[in-house]
Amino acid sequence: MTLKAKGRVTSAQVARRADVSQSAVSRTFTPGASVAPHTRQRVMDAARELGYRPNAIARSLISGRSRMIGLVAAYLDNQFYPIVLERLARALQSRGYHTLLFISEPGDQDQELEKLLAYQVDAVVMASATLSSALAKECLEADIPVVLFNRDVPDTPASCVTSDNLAGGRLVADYLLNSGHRRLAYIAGAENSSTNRDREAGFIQGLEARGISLLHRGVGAYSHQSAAQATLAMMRSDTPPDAIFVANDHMAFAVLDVLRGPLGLRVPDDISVVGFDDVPQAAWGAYELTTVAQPTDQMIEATVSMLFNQLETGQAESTRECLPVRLIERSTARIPHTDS
Amino acid sequence: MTLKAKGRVTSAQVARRADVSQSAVSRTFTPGASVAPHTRQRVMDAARELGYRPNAIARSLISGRSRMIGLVAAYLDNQFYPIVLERLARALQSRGYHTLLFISEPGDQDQELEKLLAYQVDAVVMASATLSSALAKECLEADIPVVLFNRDVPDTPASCVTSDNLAGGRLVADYLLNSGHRRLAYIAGAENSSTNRDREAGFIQGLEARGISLLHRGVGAYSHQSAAQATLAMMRSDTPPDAIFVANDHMAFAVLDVLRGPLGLRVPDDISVVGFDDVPQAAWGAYELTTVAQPTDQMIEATVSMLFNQLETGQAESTRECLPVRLIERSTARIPHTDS
DNA sequence: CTGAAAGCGCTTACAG
DNA sequence: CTGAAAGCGCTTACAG
Repeated sequence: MTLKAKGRVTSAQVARRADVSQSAVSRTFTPGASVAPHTRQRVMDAARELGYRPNAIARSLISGRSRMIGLVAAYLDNQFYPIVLERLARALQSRGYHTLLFISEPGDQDQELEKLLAYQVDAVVMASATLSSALAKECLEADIPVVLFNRDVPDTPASCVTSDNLAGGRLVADYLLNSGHRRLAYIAGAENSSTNRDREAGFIQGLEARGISLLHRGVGAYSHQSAAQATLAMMRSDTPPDAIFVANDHMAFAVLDVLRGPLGLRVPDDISVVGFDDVPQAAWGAYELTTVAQPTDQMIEATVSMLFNQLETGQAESTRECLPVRLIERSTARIPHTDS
Repeated sequence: MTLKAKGRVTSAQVARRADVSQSAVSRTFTPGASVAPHTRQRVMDAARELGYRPNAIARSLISGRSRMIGLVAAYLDNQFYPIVLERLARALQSRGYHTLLFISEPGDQDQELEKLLAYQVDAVVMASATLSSALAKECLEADIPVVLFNRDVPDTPASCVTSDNLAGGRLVADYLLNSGHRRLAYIAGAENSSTNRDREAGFIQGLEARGISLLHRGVGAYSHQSAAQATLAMMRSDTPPDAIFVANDHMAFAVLDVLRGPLGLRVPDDISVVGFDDVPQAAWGAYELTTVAQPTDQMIEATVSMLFNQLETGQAESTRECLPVRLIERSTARIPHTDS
């Protein structure tokens, strides 16, 4: 039987009904606080009867901890991010935290982020976006940990969790070179992203180490459509490449579609394609994409433990973690002969 | 020049520095409140100097409105949802609201949802999940609007926004029948979901209206893997179907992969496949999936306007909206001759 | 173990 | 237009 109080029911109302003090009610709902079993029982009964739910907002105000983590995301059309979002939110939930989501727009990053911070989030995770170093500094001074997920900004005061994009790029260069490709192309992601910067740098380094230089460079800006156009453009040039390294899987799918469809090429017989991320779709039959796998779960784990470590120590000092990647051989790139 | 106060800076501190009352500071940050230009200027200056940011938590507590919307989601591996998530969150943001995200687990829906409600969200959107009608009732009594997105629970006290899944199912039946198919199969989504229920019912109705009955029924439970297995099973039966209606695109991709890969069939020459949702990937070259398009943007608009309408009137009465769907002809289903 | 009291950082009547 | 004051619903020392 539930007595319906109009509007929110408060701890004071529960206290009255249970004939105890408001403090006793509060303690009953505070794990670890000392309440006599008998008192606790009375409170629980009264709470159930009234449909009481502690007000987390009030708790946050007094305790100074909201148990909310601000999560800034974007690019949700790239399957990599929804999966990160889901797993990260789940990990946070299991520890009693909630995720305040913010979708970042290309421009006004900082300004909107300010609003998010107004909610007194205990920490911030930036996935696929960055914040000005001014804002980052502000957060750290307020002891709000900030971790950049899958971004590595050289001189940011924030923490970073990335995979080894540089090594990944090199891996691809070696792989493609080992299977005899010499006319190599790169389709870049967003020019200002650290992922693109590092993947490209690694690829170029790997090429140069073998005395090869890049034949083509297109810009896909992490967009499906732009990647398709860039592919078309380079394939129609006088010197089409015989292998393309694409900055992420999401664009690689577009590249494959263009190659096999309008261009009527066979992959990998006519041309090899390698992506980056290893999103679930990469393993699907229609693509079977050879790609560099990011250790998504490890990255999430690192993020979470970094976050809680800082939350617990109360010190928001920035650290950085760079996890290893590995190449997943599937069917879109020629397989090197093992001539050792 | 910013004077760094340790910890959070409050309106009282700003007031002191600007030599005005704390109320004046509050008014300066309250749109529409009356403050003399001169006062406002002094406050703004002091605020900037101290790095003041109004505490949204405190504001929520006193105003009784958190400007947070609880969003319950799941199935983020199905591209339909990340896109809904992104657009919905964006729409909310543009109106000054924030999204408190909750990833629902198969079991404990209600229990975890309680925690979300403790945050005093102003409204709740349930995408790909439902809540007990008890909890829904509780929300409505507390005047917290609840809208079920893409779910239609018959006797729920919550509002529903769906597309016309029933009509969609019928559309597919007619389309497939019109192109001469007679050996029809259905691959179901989650058995307890309203989307599956209605899509299937519509399909069966459409079939029966023409005197045809379903040949095969498999269950994919909205999972890529299960859909693949279900397809394999029915194709290996003594009476394989010549057309498959799949409850959503996400599973249809798996069906196509199995058909074309391991089974070596040509689509649509050997067999037709139709999906539901029209996620972006459906239009990609590797699939070119014939499917029923849900009016995603309209559904989001309906959700948002329903929400804000209820928020403004302060009345959380449940309404329901069912938007029209349309069949998108692409390349995975035989095209009917227009014999009129 | 328990209660009275202070206080978290705001908004909002209420006078002036 | 402005300030003093009450109060949102809690947590948390502080006594007892």
